[in-house]
Formats: sequence, C-alpha cells, structure tokens
Amino acid sequence: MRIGELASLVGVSTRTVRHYHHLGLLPEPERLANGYREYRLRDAVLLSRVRQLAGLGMSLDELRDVLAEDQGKDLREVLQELDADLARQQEAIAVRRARLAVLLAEADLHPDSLVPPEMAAVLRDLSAGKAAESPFAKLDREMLTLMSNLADPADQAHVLDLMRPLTKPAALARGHELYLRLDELADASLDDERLAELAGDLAAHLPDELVLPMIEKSGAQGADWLDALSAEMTPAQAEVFRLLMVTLKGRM
Amino acid sequence: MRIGELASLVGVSTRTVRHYHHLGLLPEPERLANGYREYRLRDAVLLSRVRQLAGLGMSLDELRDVLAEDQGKDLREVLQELDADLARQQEAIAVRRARLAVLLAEADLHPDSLVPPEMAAVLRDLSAGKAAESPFAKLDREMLTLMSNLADPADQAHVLDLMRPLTKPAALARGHELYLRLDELADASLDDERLAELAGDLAAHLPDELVLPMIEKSGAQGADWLDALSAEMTPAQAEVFRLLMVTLKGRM
DNA sequence: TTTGACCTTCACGTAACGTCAACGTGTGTA
DNA sequence: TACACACGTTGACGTTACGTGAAGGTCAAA
Repeated sequence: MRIGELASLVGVSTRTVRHYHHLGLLPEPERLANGYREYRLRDAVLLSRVRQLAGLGMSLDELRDVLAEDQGKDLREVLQELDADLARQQEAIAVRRARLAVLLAEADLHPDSLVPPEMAAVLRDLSAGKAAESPFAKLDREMLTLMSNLADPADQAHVLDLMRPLTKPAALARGHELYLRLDELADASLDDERLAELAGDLAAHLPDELVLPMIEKSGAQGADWLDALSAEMTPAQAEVFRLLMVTLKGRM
Repeated sequence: MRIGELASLVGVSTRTVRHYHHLGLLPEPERLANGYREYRLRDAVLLSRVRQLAGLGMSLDELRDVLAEDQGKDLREVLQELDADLARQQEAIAVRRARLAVLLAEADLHPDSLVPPEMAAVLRDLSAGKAAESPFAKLDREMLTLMSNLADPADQAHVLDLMRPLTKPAALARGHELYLRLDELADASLDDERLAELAGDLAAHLPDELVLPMIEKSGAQGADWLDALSAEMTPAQAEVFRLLMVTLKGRM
C-alpha cells in the first residue's frame, strides 16, 4: 500500500497520515526505491486505532503518551479521565445553553444591553416617564447594565430581588425625580446645600441591602468600578455620591 | 481608567483587551499624552458585552459581524443558530461518551485492539486452542480488528450477529483447523490440489451473509483492503483466497 | 536615583491538520 | 516520443484566542 491507499482505506487524508508520522503516533514504514512510503496491513490497524482514540476526544499529545508509556498509566485510567473531562464539557455547554435560553426569552433583543429579560424590564422602567431624557438616568442604566453583565447568575437573581421595591410605581416616580435633581445639580457649587439634601434623599430611597454589598466589594478589588462611575459624573454629582457613601458607611 | 483597571474590572487580561481592539471588537479609546489608553465606563460596558457573547460559545469573528452589521442578521437568529450548534456539540459528546462506556466495559483493556468487549471475546475465541500459535490466525485477527475499527457502530452489531455462528464450539474447532491448513499450505505450489480443496472448505465454513457484503464493498472503493490483505499472504494462500472469491461470486 | 508597577508595540507558540508551493515519479494516450 | 495527469516527496504558512516573553517608555514611592 502507498500512502493514498492507506489513507482512503482508513478514511483520513494523506496529510493526516504524514502528520501522525511527524508526531510519532504512527511508525514510519519502509520506503520504496523511489522514496514512496510502503505500508502493510499492520499500519492500517495502527492508524485506525489512533483515529479511534482521537475520535473519542483525546488530544494527540495524550495519545502519544498512551501509546508510548504502554503501561505507564493504564489505558483505563486515561479513558476514565477523558470521560470525566467530556462530562465537564457537557455541563459547560448546558450552562451556556441555559443562559442563551434566558436571553432568547427577551422580547426585543438588540445587541446593546444583553441583560436577561427581567433586568431589561427594570432598566426600561427606571429610565421611563419623566426620566426618559435624563442624562443621569442614562448613566445609571449604563452602570446597572455593566453590573448585570459582570455579576454571576446567582447574584443576578438576588440583585433583582433587591431592586424589586424600586420598581413599584410610587418608588419609580420618586426615582425619576431623583434623576432629575441630579441633572439639575450637575454644575452646582460644591458647597451648595442642596447636594447634602439630595444625598440624604438618595440614602432614604435606596435599600441598604442593595448598596452596602456594592460598597464592600468596591473597597476590596484593585480596579474600582466606583472610580469609573464617578469619573463620568460632574464634580457636584460626585460630591453627592461622596456624601451618600459617608451616610451609608455610617449605617454599617 | 487605564487598561489594567478596565481589564481587572471586567475580569480579563490586558492582552485580551488589546486583542479585541486589534480585531475591532472594541473601539480604541482616546490616548493620554504618554500614549496610554484612557477608558470610560462605556468601554467597560462594551467589553463586558463582548465577553458575554464570547462566553456563550460564539467565535470572535461571528461576534464582529453581529456587532458590525448591527441589523444585518437579527441577533436572535444568530443566537438561535448558536444554540443549535451547541446542541450538536452536546450530541457529539454524548456519542463519544457512549463509545467510551462500551470500551470501558471491556475486562482487560490494553492499547492494542481497541475493540468492543463482545468483539474482543470473539477474537480471543478465534485464535484460541489449536490456533493459538497459528500465523494465519494472527493475520485474520489483525484484519478483523481493522474491520471492527473501521465499521460504524450500526454495522458493528450486524457483523457480530453474523459471526456468532462461528463461535459455537463445533464451528470454532473447524475454524482452527482451517487456520492450520492455511499455515501448512503457505509455501505449497500454486497447482497443488489441496488449495482448491481448502478454498471449498472455507466457502462451506463461512456464512455467505458475512462474506458477500465484504466482496461488494471491496470492488467499489479505490483503496482495497483485500489487496492489503493478500499482500500479507504467501502466493499459495492468496491463490486459496482467489479460488474462494471465485466460488463466492458464483453464488451471488 | 533606583526600584516597581504600570504602559507601549512586536512577534512567536499553541492543536490538528488544510492548503498551496515546488518538485520528482509512473502510467496511459495521442 | 511527448505530454497530460494522478500520485508521491518535503517545506512552510494559515487557522483560534489569546499566553508569554522581549525591548523599551512612564510614573510614583522609597
């Protein structure tokens, strides 16, 4: 047999056969006078075995070890590891599919704000009505989208629970008003009394359980999302948040 | 934010961020006077979105299309395709695990002859007893191993059914005897009468349903396993098989 | 001033081959 | 005999999503 016959017998490309020679998975056969490789039946058996194992999902490197060590690790052990690995892959894919299903449940799916449907509804509510044009509402939505994207699914549900009181009509109206007040005070002087007043109203509006964990997490990590957020605000708005933080930390 | 802060905020490496810039998945931000990239909150949102989609199993190329076309294919469609693809992957892994389970059921698993347990038992029987040392039995085992490796699982079961009659004690003894006779005639003259006699006995021994499909498949493909097989036999043995083929073709 | 911890771009390495390129070999046909 | 055509040979670049140096500039603290 020459290489093409061997390849088509086993159902692979000649390139694959040569590749396996290169990796040492298949011994180089004798050469004819013209330099062509000359294969025997045994080579077909060896090649088909390599394909079998490779087809099970084993890497060619692992495969070389299995074939070489010959006794090193007991084939059964290797195959059991492989099975465990495949099980993990299945699990990972299942998780991805579950997340996909959640996203696909969203009614008007668009490339921005890839948040789960429930969160999308909350975001819509928060910047609806009077706050529809509010720049600060937009910033807040941006930040909440980021938080949603970064949180793991377990936290997601928890955060949604905590935000639910904010979506009741009365709280919503109050939230919109706070957005507008933040917009108004954008360029206020840093010693404007309304800043402290607004910070107090914000502290009263936001549930402690929602904000406190954020503060805690914030201090821990190196890169701080609070820094990124306040960099987007005007100095006056940042001052409002500084006051808010002081108030909230006092409550801890 | 500089690149390190952005990266740790979203939980990726700085290399990844730069890679996404290179691929056009993330817009290059402004640069500071010293050449450092300066990111805004919006970039974190964009980056986290890219990670979300990539984490679902989408390739970065597809992702670029999704983000660029913006309206081209409707995100929902893309995600549905992705889900279908993931489903196929799950199925493929399940098949691999099923094959693994079959292999792991084999009692003495060793790297040679990776055949399913039932086939392994048949192979053991065929070259047991009187045929334990038979060179031809060894050749036959080699070929059957190859066939088993190359056959798809559906055929596998069928072939095993067809071989079952050969494993009954009486047939087995007769098979061993035939192996020994093939060994004896290895270097016989091509016009030795015993060759035709042996071919006849072989034809009587082998079930038609087992051999006929092999002959048919053999003629069709370019690379012929029969060629490879007869290349391993002595001229006299090859002659036996030629005669056997003639007999069998006559029966078709 | 030196030490770190950042940042910059450039470029090779990874897995398992596919796919030219550039070339020799062997056979059938005009 | 000449030419086409199918097959073989080695060598090397392309693919995916970054990791991992290399070689060097920037900035703040000790």
